[in-house]
Amino acid sequence: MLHKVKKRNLYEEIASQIMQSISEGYYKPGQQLPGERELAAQLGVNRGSLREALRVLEFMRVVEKRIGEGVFVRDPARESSLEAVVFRFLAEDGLDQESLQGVCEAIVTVESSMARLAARRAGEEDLARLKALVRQMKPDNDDIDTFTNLDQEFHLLVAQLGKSPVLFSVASSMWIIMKKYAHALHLYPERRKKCADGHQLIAQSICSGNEEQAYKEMERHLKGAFNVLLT
Amino acid sequence: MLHKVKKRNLYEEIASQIMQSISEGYYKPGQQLPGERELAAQLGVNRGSLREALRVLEFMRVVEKRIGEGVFVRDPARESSLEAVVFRFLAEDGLDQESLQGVCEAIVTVESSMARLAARRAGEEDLARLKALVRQMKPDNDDIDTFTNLDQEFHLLVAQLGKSPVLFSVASSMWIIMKKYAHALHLYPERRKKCADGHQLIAQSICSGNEEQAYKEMERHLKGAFNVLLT
DNA sequence: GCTTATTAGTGGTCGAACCAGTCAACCATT
DNA sequence: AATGGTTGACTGGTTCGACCACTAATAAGC
Repeated sequence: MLHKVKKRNLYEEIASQIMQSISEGYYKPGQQLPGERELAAQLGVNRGSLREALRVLEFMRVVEKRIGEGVFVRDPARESSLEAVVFRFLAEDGLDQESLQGVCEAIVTVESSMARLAARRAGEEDLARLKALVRQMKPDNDDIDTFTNLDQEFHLLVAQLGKSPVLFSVASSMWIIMKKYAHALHLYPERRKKCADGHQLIAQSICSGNEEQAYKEMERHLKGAFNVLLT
Repeated sequence: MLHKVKKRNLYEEIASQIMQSISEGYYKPGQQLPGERELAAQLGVNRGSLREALRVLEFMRVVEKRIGEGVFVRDPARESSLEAVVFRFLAEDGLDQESLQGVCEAIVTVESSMARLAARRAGEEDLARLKALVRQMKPDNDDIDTFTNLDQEFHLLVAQLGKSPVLFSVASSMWIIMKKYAHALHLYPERRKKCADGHQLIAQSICSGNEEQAYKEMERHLKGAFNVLLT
């Protein structure tokens, strides 16, 4: 199984370094960063590349630019955006246990809510797609990667059927991260079986329009799965 | 009450325009945008400024850059990030009714979940802060802006007490948007009274550690408030 | 002492050049 | 005809150097 070669952009490297410097405490909240010219020199890159990095960091609310004054560090705990977590994950090629736990918790919360919404809002066509996807899962025959992909597809579909674009975007971001860890969840056949059974129950709840049951089943399903990951 | 003059950066204007062109259907998902040089010329801006805009749009997953190929539009419904909604709001100085409804729904979902988590996890010190904040609200005396600020502070504090940084960042982004509309929620004294009462009940539930009650109270409180907004 | 210029530093913008990856057209070999 | 290599014209990526606009601290003038 070959993976696409990933090429790190310069701006990504820069943003990642600055972010890391902040989380290491080298730059503290409220503190001013060196000027763009000097910072670029320190990093050995051009100012334009640095500016792209700072622009994205500003967008993540990790940093605040004040024209005529400088660039200042914001409080990461209170201000930084959801995408900052995703970025940190993608840049550092993984997350620490604590952050991962936070992501899992978020998924449980959002995905369960989406299952409930899906039970309320999914139409006939939606339900047909859901059923088809559930039937497609073959816990005994599928290899791990195929199974993992179908698993993720299922959850994204449920999130989609909730028909709440804002919450869907949150779920979507979270699954981007989980993709990395999902493989480990399905190593053993009995886990795959359990997973497929869970999907079955969730799909049934959604199809029957039982909102609270859909919520509970999804919550149980995900908590069970993530327990494996967080030990 | 004076508001800060906001100066739009060039990159913001560019990103906003491109985003709008996409949502208007001028550029469709999968389609390739003009090259950076030409696009910059069309917009009458420097390539560097355009690149900052494109970088942020890429980060929002609104657009995909493929080196050596070009810039391509992604499917906004399926891919764009939560921050894209926030950006659209900030750039266009408001949201359409449908998007606003989505934001309200997301807040109800996340904030209710956070209230439940807060009931589970808040410590003594946290509860003291919560109580103090509730006591500070004077629905009869406060002017609208003061009351609105305290309202927002209360909800952000609840979100914080849930002690889930990932979900907090979501709530935080949503409240950035709601700040614009919150004023309208508190125009009438009876609404302010009702709002303050709601906070009282929520705080009590959290303090007593009653998770489900905290969830339900928060849900009821927010749904009631947003109903006013969505008619 | 207060106000007003000055000034140095900041981010914001610009323009031009070159590097590096991609693709399509073409050509030579097989 | 099919393959594989070469070329050239695109694409985004990066660099350099200059100037503008804004801000805050300082010096000059009253």
